[in-house]
Order: sequence, then structure tokens, then C-alpha cells
Amino acid sequence: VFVSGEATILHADLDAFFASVEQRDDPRLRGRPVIVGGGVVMAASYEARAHGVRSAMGGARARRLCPDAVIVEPHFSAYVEASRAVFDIFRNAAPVVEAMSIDEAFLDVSGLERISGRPAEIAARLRREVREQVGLPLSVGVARTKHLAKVASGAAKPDGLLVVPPDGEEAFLHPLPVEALWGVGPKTTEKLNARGIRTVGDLARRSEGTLVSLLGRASGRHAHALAHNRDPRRVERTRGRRSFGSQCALGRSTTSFESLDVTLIALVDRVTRRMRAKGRAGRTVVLRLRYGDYTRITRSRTLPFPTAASETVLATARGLLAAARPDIERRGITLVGVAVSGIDGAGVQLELPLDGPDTAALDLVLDQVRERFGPGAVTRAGLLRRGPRLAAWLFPGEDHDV
DNA sequence: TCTGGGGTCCTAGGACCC
DNA sequence: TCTGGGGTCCTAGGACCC
Repeated sequence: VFVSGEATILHADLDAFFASVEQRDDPRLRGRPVIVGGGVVMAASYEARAHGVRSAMGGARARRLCPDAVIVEPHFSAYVEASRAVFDIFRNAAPVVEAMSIDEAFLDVSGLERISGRPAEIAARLRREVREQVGLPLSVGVARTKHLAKVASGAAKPDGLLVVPPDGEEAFLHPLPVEALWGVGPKTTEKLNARGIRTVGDLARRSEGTLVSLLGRASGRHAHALAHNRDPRRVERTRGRRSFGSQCALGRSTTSFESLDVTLIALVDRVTRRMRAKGRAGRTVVLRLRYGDYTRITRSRTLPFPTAASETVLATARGLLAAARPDIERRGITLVGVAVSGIDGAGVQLELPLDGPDTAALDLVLDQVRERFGPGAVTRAGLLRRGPRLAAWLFPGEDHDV
């Protein structure tokens, strides 16, 4: 594996994204503390952050901290549109762009020097173009590894650019608190602090074995590697998502089991609609619940075949919900969510009733597949051979060892 | 701190297979 | 009947990220 010795990875991150879009679209909000989302803070402008407001904070607390804040409802379509425009600029600037979320991405600009200039110049241009063409502040970190670039963009905020030169990496990394590491959250920070490990430098002095026994195998190794500035991850093209989900918080008032079904139908419809729009199907239906005391559980069921059909997902989710009914009625319910995971690539969706095999419907689907992919694309024998689970479900009791 | 909505990855036990 | 060693898949929960 070729590992560049140059700082050619950019991490580009829009500042206070939702809040910045709101300030861009309403001049009255500029220069004022802005909070997006009333119940829970979804984004806070830097003016609001100066008062201690943070995202994911309860709305009541945020208003106490910053009584002058303007609270606006989110405008998701505006955010999606702004994000598209920004990513167009990213893709214009670098051959490999890896989207991390709606508002941040890694860019690999190695080998572009003669065409586009040095990484720091590309980063500066990126910031200028996003500001001029989309009207939003962008911070960029430039470094030799993804992790350093990510931490650097955070340190550059707001509206800044920070390059970590290869010979300044340890000096940059070691004084940072452990929670500055990407992947070290509140729980891990607490465990580490309890052991007197407060900075990345402290972390680097502990052995991998010590960290593994403290944090578990993957987290321990990860923390150890990052503290020693080892991060071989390359910037890769954004992968397809691995699950589709939707959830709905219900508030504190008691909810009847019957009205829960209405919510469930809407959630399943949203999820499967999005899956069909992307041409994806998945095998595992996950029901997410949060009881009245805010404890969470998940219940899941894996189907023998991938689907994006509303009826199939709904029937499965209903089954999971029915099993939880006694608990829901005893403890109350404050959130319902549905997700479909185990996404099987594009693939073919078989939309069949759950209550038993329907070979006529199957033949119809197979005809459509042949029409699209050619007459030899699928045969029943091939189906049996390649999808034993599906075959067992479609033709129970038959010999599937074809 | 009285808690949205969308995701990712890891761990661990049990069933099952060869 | 007790027991190896290697593996996959499913389910549930937890930590983390934006």
C-alpha cells in the first residue's frame, strides 16, 4: 500500500450547517444567536454556542442559557439543496470524495499539484467557492491522514483552514484531550479519565493490551493506533448505505396501542418508499421502542429474502410490535422506529404475500427479470440453488438440494 | 441534561453446520 | 455419552457520529 508522506487529505466540514443555512436565507438572523429545532437543538449558530448552547441539548436548557436566541424550525429541503451544491464543488475539486454526512466529506487531492496547486491552495479555493457560490462558511483540515485532517478541521472552526504538516503531527496531537479523538465519546472518556488518562499523550504511553482490556478489542486497538498517529485508512468513494430507518418521538402523553399502529404504517411507508426510490432491498426489519422511562430496546426479525415491499415490512414490524404489547401497556411508550437493514445491493425485489408461497406471483416476477436481464437470467433451478432460504420458504417440504 | 432523527460499527451468546 | 475445532447467521444491546 502506498502511503503518501505528504499532507494531501482534506476534511471539509460546513460550520453549524443548519443554522448557517437559516442565517443565509433570512438576513434578520445574521449575527444573532440561532437555534434550529425547538424540542432538541439540532444546530446552534456560533453566536448561540458562545452562550454554551450545543446540539442535541434539550430546548428548555438551551433557552435558559441563551434567552435571546431565535428558534427556527428546520427546513430540510433547503439543507439538502445546499448540501448538493457544496458536494458538486467538492467533486469538481478532487477525484475521490468520501461523504461522511450531509455536511462533511474527505477529499484526496494527491497528484493534483500541477493541475490545481498544493493541498493548502486547493483547500483555500474550496472555502472561497463554497462561500461565493453557496453562501456558507466551510472549515477545512489538511493532513497526511484522515484522522488528523478530521481533528484539524475541528480545530480550524469556525470558518478556518488548518494544515498539519507531516513534521508537526505529534506536537499537534499529543496535547489534545482524549475526547478530541474521532471515535472517543463520553463513555470512553470517562473510563480513560478514571485511569488518569486525560490527553492523547497520556494515551500514547499506555500499551495496546492495557487499552484493549479497558475498552474492548476494537476500541482499545483503535484508541492505541490513533494515539500513536497510525491511521492507514484511505479516502474511498462513498459506499451505499447499509440500512434505511425512520423514527418518531411520541411525547409524554399516553398513547393507545391502536394509534401506535397508525404511526407504524406511516414509518414503514416512509422507509420502504425511500428504499424503492433507491432501488434497494433489505432482509432485516428492526423495530425500535423507547418506553415511558426512556429506556430503549430493539426487536428484529430477518426474512428469508430481501424486500422493499410495504406489506412485507409492515407485517413483520406488526409482529414485533404485538410481541412488545404487554411491555408497552405497562411502561408507556415515547418513541417508535422502524428500520430495514441487511441491504442486499440493487438486486431483485420479490413482492409476495407473507402468508405462504404464491408461485404464480413468483413466475410473474421471474418473467420481469428475464425481460430485463435476458432469458437465461433466472430459472427456478437457479433460484433454488442460489437462494436456499428463499426456496425453503417458497416451497416448504420440497427437496431443495437441486 | 428530561432527551430528534438519521446513521455506523462492535460485542456476545446461542443455534446450527461440518 | 462426552468431547474438538472451525465456521456462519441471527438477535440484542451499546458506543459513537452528525
